[in-house]
Amino acid sequence: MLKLYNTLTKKVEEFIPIDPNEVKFYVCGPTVYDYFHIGNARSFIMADMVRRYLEYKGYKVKFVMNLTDVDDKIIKKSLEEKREAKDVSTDYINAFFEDITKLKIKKATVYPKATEHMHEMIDMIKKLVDKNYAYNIDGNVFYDVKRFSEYGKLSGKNTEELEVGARIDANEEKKDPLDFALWKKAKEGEPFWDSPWGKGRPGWHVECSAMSCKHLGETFDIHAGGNDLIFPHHENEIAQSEAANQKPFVKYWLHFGFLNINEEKMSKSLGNFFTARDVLKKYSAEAIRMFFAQAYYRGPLNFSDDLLTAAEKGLEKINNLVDKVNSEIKKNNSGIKPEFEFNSYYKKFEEAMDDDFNTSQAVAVIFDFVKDVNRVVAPLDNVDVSFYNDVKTFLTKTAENVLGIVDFNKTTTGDDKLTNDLIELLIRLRTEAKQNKNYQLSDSIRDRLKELGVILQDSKEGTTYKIGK
RNA sequence: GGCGCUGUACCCAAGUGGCUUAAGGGGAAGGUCUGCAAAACCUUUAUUCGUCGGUUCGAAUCCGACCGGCGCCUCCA
Repeated sequence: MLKLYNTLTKKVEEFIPIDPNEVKFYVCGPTVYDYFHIGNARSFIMADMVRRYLEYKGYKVKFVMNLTDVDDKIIKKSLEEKREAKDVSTDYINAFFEDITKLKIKKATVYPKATEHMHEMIDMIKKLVDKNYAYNIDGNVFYDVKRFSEYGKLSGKNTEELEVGARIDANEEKKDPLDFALWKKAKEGEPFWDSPWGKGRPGWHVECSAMSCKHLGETFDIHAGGNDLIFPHHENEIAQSEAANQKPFVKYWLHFGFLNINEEKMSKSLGNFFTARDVLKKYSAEAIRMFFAQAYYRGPLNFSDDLLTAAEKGLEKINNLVDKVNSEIKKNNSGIKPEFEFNSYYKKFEEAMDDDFNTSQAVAVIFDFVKDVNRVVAPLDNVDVSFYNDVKTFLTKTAENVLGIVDFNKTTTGDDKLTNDLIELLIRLRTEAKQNKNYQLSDSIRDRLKELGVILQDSKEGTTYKIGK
């Protein structure tokens, strides 16, 4: 039984999809005005793990992630760079797909773009205006927060206290400082679309309401995003969708904790961020995912090189077994098949993930599994290939398909045959040198190869190699 | 000021009333293997869970007070 923490009720609840045949899952995607940073990546990756686990459980998942391609920041960048907003967003959409592919994030079912849903957004705003939830002032349309009595139910804020709060910017045009823009009148030189209220563009919040409604329906199962979206973004989405459709908007709200640097939130505005693509230059997708998986998705997490390196080192332990399994399967030996309770590891893995996606616990189960496999195999000379097939199946289903921290197809040997053969030749020469007790030569071969990134590993069965980064 | 999260070993981090004499990873120490080394593998590493009280047969886990860290309340994953 899968349980998850619902921000709306502030409780851990049993997950029961509205339609038992298909889970409808929406995640707030990027505003494409820049590369996304490793903190954004945390949300994308954790949402990906949730989605993959739902699939592991046998659910069909319709996974929707929006691309915000009309926005103040995009316009600003396009003015700075003196080119079309469209070109800016197209470039960063392409970059976004490059990065998530490298991070081994599964593709969404749909990536709706704001610019391709003008009609739906205008329709929704019309509905809100008709129902008196919105008002038009000289081409700017605002949502009338006072009209929606449940405003604040997600974030636990009440409207009176919000108004007391000093930091709300009082827009001279709005009836109430809490009201937010549904349609913004176009200024000179800005991209615009025609609407019943004149030329302009939609506000950010209405985008997610309109697009999720189109692709997932008026009520759907899971809506996820970073903690900072709870207010006002998700609160506003609820206000819009529920007022327009007169139906509950989302059943389960999932929010991800921040990635911090020196105990401080990583963010574009603070300037203390690393882009995902820069981090990927130094660490593998598996290491990055491992780092995130080792912490609970809702809590804060500190980012540093040391912590990434620690995750990477831990991963090596699992990868050593992956390499061994791959080579044993290639050898296809028959022999003893050791007793091993695979089922108990599946069960423990599922218990961990069922408990509000306790990936940290799930990773611990993987480590225990690896340790126990090594222990069982250590004293045996001849292990049957069927055992390694079972090991591979377990790791594929859990570590590879759900967590994405392992890749059985990643080769640690040379990509092409010539490289392979040349290294094998050097290994043979070194072995001969060793047999002749010419250790000076054998060590020199080992050291020179290491300088080239080829690491030799001696063992009872002979010397193997792997190509480091 | 309001709302929410959080304080567990040298570091990261699960656990939230008895199944735990507190998972897992990194680091450190010892061992097996080795010509040496590396890698690999094995073993060890918190009588204690921010502090002080309370509830209970029993608490890291519940309650209260206090101390500290963070986030949201403005665009932000």
